[in-house]
Amino acid sequence: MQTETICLGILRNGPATGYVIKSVLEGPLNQIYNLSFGSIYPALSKLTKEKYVTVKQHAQDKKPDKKVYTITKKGISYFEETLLEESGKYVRSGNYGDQIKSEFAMLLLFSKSLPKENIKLILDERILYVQQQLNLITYEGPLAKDSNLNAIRNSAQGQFTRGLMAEVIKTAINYMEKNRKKLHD
Amino acid sequence: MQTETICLGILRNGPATGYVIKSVLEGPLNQIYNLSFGSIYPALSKLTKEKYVTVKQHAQDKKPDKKVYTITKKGISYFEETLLEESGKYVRSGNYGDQIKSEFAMLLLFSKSLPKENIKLILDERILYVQQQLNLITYEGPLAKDSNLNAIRNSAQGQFTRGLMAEVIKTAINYMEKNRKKLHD
DNA sequence: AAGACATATATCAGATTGATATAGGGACAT
DNA sequence: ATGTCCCTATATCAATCTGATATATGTCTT
Repeated sequence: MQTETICLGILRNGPATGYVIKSVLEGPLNQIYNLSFGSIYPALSKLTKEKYVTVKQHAQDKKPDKKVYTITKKGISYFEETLLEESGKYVRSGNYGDQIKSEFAMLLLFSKSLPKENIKLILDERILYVQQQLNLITYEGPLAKDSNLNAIRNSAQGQFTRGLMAEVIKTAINYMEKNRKKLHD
Repeated sequence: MQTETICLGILRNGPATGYVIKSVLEGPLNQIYNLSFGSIYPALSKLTKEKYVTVKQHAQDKKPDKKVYTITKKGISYFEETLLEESGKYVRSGNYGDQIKSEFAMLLLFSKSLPKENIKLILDERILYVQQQLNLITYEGPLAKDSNLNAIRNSAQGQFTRGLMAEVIKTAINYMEKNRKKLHD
């Protein structure tokens, strides 16, 4: 999925800055997709040139300038067309998460070359880390500032997607706890 | 994880060509990591220069030349050191699969902008596709040629990792079947 | 006999990351 | 008080990676 499409999809839920778009991709909807500023900012510039979004510069008293982007009607049409056209190809990529680079799974696969005490430590850390991620995804408390993230999180689509991720993560934790002995006993 | 490390890890299980390394990353151990030829071939050249691997060119009668790479003792030491040094950072990246780019999850998240019939079709296709991936991972039949892939697949580490992926995929299928109505009814 | 597919290596434009730079504010410790 | 660290906020860039394409030949199917 193009960076431009992701940005438009997030802006569909309300105006946002590049910084906020990045934070949406790291908050409770985390574990799905990530983008660096190095691709978000150029994408927003391109979208502005093509009139799919408009910008308003907010010169803030004591903070750096904010550039708040808003999706245009043209942008909404373009977004909906693109999503429909490309939907087929997003289905066949990855099992539950595309473009897979699971360094952790590779580490497990290569763990024969690691001392057993280290394997134990690694699994302990991993289970803790994954549990934290689960908490992030299932967090239902207030989110403050960006209505954008709230809208995405509380929509039926957001609930479904978060539920899917949460179930998958729980399964992973249970599996690791039950079967870890096979790797280090 | 560096491409060089991945290559060394696969070569630890026996000599292989670049083509075979690519196929290992696409076979029954699929869904964990992937690399393009554009990064595998340069990595193998670099490893050769640094004497972590040796090459033997097999001029084949009627096929293009094969370059069979074998890991050296220096390569094994380097691999084990790297794995140990970097293991900590591989733990904290992604929930079950790092560097996440789940185009499918993004599509679900944005599916409010899609006609309901399309959402139904997408979920049908997705469930079918994911089921195929599950079959690939759980496949226990013969693999022919490359002992390399066999060795990885049948090791305790391979069994653990494949089991983890399989459980996670089954959970995803069940979840989608049970909850899909929330997206299109 | 044409077309699809598998083996096998290689290159490259375009896209992405991760680090770094810049800049001010607030929180907390020493 | 002064240092350190984190948050908001935009931006750039070298190094890396992908996806497409090129080249070459064999086999299997229709």
